[in-house]
Amino acid sequence: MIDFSQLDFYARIFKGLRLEDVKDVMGLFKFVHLQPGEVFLKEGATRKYVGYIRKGLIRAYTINEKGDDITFLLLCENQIVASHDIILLNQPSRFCYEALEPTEILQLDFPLIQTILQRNPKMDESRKDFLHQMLRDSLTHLESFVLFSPEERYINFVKSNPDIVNRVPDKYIAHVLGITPVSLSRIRKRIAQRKR
Amino acid sequence: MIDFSQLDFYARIFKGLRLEDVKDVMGLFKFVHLQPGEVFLKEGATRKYVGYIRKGLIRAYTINEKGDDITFLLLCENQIVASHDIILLNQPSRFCYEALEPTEILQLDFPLIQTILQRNPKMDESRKDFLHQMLRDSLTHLESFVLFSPEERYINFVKSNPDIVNRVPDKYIAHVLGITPVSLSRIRKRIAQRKR
DNA sequence: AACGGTAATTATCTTTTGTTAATCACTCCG
DNA sequence: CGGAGTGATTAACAAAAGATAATTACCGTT
Repeated sequence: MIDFSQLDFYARIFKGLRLEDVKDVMGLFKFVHLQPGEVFLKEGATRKYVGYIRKGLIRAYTINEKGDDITFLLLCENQIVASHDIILLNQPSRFCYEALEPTEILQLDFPLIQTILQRNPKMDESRKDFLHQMLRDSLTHLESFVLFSPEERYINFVKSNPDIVNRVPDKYIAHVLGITPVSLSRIRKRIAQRKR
Repeated sequence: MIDFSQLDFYARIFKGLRLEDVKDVMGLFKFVHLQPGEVFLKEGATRKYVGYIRKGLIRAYTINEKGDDITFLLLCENQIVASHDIILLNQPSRFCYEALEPTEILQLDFPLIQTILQRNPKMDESRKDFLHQMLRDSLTHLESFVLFSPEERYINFVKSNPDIVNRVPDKYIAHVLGITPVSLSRIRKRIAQRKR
């Protein structure tokens, strides 16, 4: 029995993938289902897994030397979840990637599909697109730290991610913006007062 | 007359490039020499140039609505200089990329070499490496904003970029760290006092 | 309805940063 | 030698953020 929604999904991710390659490709991927609180990658992990979030929301966090839980990234639908420690820095992940919602991830073993990607020009194109997307997100985020104040960052964040704002606790958003939850609460208050 | 140092340079950048392809490839690239103050890309530019810095140092900056000159990035040897606005966001560059030292850049027209890159698996590998490098730098920088205080960011920056610190004015470094030059000066003073 | 757990807000105080302007240090150039 | 220009430091004040703790709000469970 063919799962059309799944086929459709592959077609969208790997634009131009030929029908005869679908069988090979599907065997290399795995759908992972996570409940809130379950983790995709835990701290210290070294396996080169890369995931594409089909549904749900992932929080990347670390516990710093003071013992505080600091959220580094919030990732949701159509975004790539991967440990940059493992993939880009060749070291155990300092971050833990946990689901905040029921989450469905297309998981792939990075070194395993490496050759397949290169053999398949169209798929390598998709890989390039994902890298571009991640670099774009990362630079835009970085830009906000250099160009804007915490308050401006929050306003921009709400504007750019209206959905996420209503899906996760403010305390996680605060750390992503580089401030404390207490400070974010004050910022929200200031904005609200100014609106009247 | 063959310029061996140039060949060597190409070989290093495009690992695995076949000798018979060198001729084609070299025609697509151009060495650009910039004096301090000269710009690689100016604000408003739309041409999809990508550069590989062989020697020198580039500062990416923008003038914000208050009229302040804000440095976003400092790029030097073996790094890629490209406008993420133009390449990743398909919009005119909001940033200006100027040389702070006599700088030598290998410039390529991105759309033009696109097909060559894809046809040449090994070169596409280099492209992937560069994207990884940029993503790595970007995420590491981003991380420092989420995990560390301005003072810690400065200490880390000096540790990771001892060379750059002595090559550019502090005021540029301050903005890259997301603070004002005045604040950086105070941070430096605090650190110096603590050392005694 | 009472309880426990968690998130958000508020309060208080300390520390740091932003802002603006003045001063100091240094270099280049006439 | 002197002056212009630039970058770094310092000063003084206002504004914002961090830290800690108390309070409030909300939710699901019993």
